[in-house]
Amino acid sequence: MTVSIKDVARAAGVSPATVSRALSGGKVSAELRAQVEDAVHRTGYRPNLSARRLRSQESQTIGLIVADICNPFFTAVARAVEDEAYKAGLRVILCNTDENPEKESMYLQLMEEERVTGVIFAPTRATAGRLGKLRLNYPIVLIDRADIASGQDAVVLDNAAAATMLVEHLHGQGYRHIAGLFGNASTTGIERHAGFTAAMQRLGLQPESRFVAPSIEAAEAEIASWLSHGHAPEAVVASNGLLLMGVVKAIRAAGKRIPEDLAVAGFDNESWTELAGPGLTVIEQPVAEIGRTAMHLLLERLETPGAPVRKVVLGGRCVVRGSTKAVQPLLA
Amino acid sequence: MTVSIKDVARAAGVSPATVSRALSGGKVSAELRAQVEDAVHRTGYRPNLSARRLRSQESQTIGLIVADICNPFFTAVARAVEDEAYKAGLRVILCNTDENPEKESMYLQLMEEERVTGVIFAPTRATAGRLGKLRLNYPIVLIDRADIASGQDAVVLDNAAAATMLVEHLHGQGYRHIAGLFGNASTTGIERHAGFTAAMQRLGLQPESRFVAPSIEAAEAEIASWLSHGHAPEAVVASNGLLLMGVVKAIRAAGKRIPEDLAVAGFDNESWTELAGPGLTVIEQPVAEIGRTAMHLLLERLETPGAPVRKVVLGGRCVVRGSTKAVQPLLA
DNA sequence: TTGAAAGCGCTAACAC
DNA sequence: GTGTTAGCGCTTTCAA
Repeated sequence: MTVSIKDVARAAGVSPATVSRALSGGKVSAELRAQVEDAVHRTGYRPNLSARRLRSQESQTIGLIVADICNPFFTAVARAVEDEAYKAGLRVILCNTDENPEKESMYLQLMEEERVTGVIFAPTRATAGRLGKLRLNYPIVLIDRADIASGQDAVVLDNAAAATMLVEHLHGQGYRHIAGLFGNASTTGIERHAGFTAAMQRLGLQPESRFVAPSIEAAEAEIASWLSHGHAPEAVVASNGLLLMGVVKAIRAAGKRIPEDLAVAGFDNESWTELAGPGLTVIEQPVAEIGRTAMHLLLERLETPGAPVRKVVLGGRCVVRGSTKAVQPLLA
Repeated sequence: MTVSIKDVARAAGVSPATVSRALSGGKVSAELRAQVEDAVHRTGYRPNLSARRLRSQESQTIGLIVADICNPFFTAVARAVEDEAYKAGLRVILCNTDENPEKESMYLQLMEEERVTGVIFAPTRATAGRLGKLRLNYPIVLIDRADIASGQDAVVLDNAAAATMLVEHLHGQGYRHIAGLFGNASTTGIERHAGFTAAMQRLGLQPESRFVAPSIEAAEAEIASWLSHGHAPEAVVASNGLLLMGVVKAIRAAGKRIPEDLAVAGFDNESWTELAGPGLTVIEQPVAEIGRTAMHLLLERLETPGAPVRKVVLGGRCVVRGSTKAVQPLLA
């Protein structure tokens, strides 16, 4: 039924090895190469990647495991990873964990069975911790989230510094009662919380923080509760794009205004943040750079397995928009 | 280095065949099964999927080829497809074409090399047309876009009816000068344009249409041009979520207001459409249903290769929001 | 039930 | 340069 390399060899009047060599750019005379190409065309031959991978013992494939590719942050990172992988002749298997540790385990195991050459991974806190014990048969580069001393290469944002930028900006605009909303599943939330808290204290302000599930709904419910109980702060900082959207939805649903009733700042410069309300003040992450760097770290790790573990920390940029406008003119 | 089924067999004191049977749920005595499981654990054995696929001649894998998974429409569809595939014990390889026919060809060929059992595909117009001639070694189910008589199973939205709903709603709100903005790469754009035009004519209105590349930027540039030349219509219909976002961005950038200066309606009920301006009136597609149906069509096609080609047409729902509010009170 | 042996389609070692 | 041969890791006859 299916046409194999033997069929092509027969059609071209050469040996299977010659076909293999011709197709993989090995040393073959121009004459035979032409015959092979012709035979490939005539027979409609398609190499069987499973056979090739089995025989050559290399999958030419990497795994990319993220929480949710639809999160624009991961989208952009994934895009950069794929571009770099493609240049290096590697295929990418994409996996979405939905921040679910069981799915993470499953995919980590699946990647072993696929015999991937390496994995780029944005783990939950639960998994990041036990990654060292897992003895996977491939190297991992962590992105976005990285436990202290996880023993893995990693590329992350300077989360504490970014949170500090947001707090200082809000403070500069005259806001004093500032609350923070953080995701409870990732180390990112922890780090941003730490930066937020430290910056608030440094400014002599009382930090107020909530950890919620990393979903629009969870953030929306939390803010709705603040608003309906009448104990909302003057400003809120959301630690990622999902939470930020939940915040905005809750404010709209309550019929309140940004920033008059509640100022808003957050992470991730997603395209809709420009369109919502008066525009949202956000931290823009160097997403493409994160993806590129992760891929490079992985390639270098593959070349030099014994090299010391490396962690690359990148800085964010604060994009100021209307959602943090000073409500009352400040006194000089 | 890597541990194979032979190593497990040796460790368990049985033959490789018994290990294989034990792992795939074949007939094995409880005693040996326990020994095998123990040996698997001790050796850290992971089955090699390439070898399994090669030997069994079935990949247990389907391909899902879409324009861009980050487009929320495809995101939701993909999610439903993956859920159904998972239930059926199938893996999903996801491919993004960016509406680029060359990438489509490449992925179509790659799917052959991966020996997938089937493919779910949202093709560009260019590729949809020549799909019949391609003689791929797997069945295809088309989603979202489907050429007349492409000879493939398909599940699509009733695009003409949906466009008609939008036109009639705008007309009912008092708008008369209505322009349409359509994607130029897919049959979807064509069908929505046809529905739009027919509905406008039926109402005795002059349809005005523009076809642009399916990107935020293209839509933004087009609308910006209308606005700056001062010949903007009263209302605009955008034929998908990307174009819709471009429209909103352009209106904001020009400092105009929705719907007072330009009313807006479009396709795809993405989460940001609720947040932008006064909320955007959109057609909501039954995204999960589309994905589920596509997967079912594919599974049935695999069971019954000779069955007649089927096309499932699903209806959309019009979600009315502030972007199409009647500006002046209508006379009775 | 279990084991021995063959072979999926391919590439790489070795001979010529 | 080219062909012959062996074997990657697995499943699946076929015997026992």
